[in-house]
Amino acid sequence: MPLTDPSQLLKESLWQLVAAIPPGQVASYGQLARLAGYPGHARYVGTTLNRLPKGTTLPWFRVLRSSGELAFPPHSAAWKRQKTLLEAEGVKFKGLKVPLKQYQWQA
DNA sequence: ACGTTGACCTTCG
DNA sequence: TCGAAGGCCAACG
Repeated sequence: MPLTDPSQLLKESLWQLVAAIPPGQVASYGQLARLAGYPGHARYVGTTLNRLPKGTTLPWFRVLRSSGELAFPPHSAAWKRQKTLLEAEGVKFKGLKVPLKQYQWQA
């Protein structure tokens, strides 16, 4: 099989970063893009996470928007799933948002 | 091949 | 404080 093609490499470094987010803390898409060395590519972080394998163990739910809101439409199934997982780790919500001051991950 | 889509961000009024 | 506008780019049809 072919050795690592570049886009595969980027995905993997992204996975490493997401896996490094400590429980009870959150990071934003743009933040991860920056840390991966690709500033301005926040959108690609989202599409990459969207294509994660179904049974993944990756803590994708610790990733949200820079505003503190979840990236899904409020009250959708996926939205509720993510909110539940976060609250299980002690992350509290302020209405629809998470107070980033309190929970944002500092690399 | 080419236009559209999408789990987004930042800047500017 | 809030919305519009521009930027980003791999994956899909």
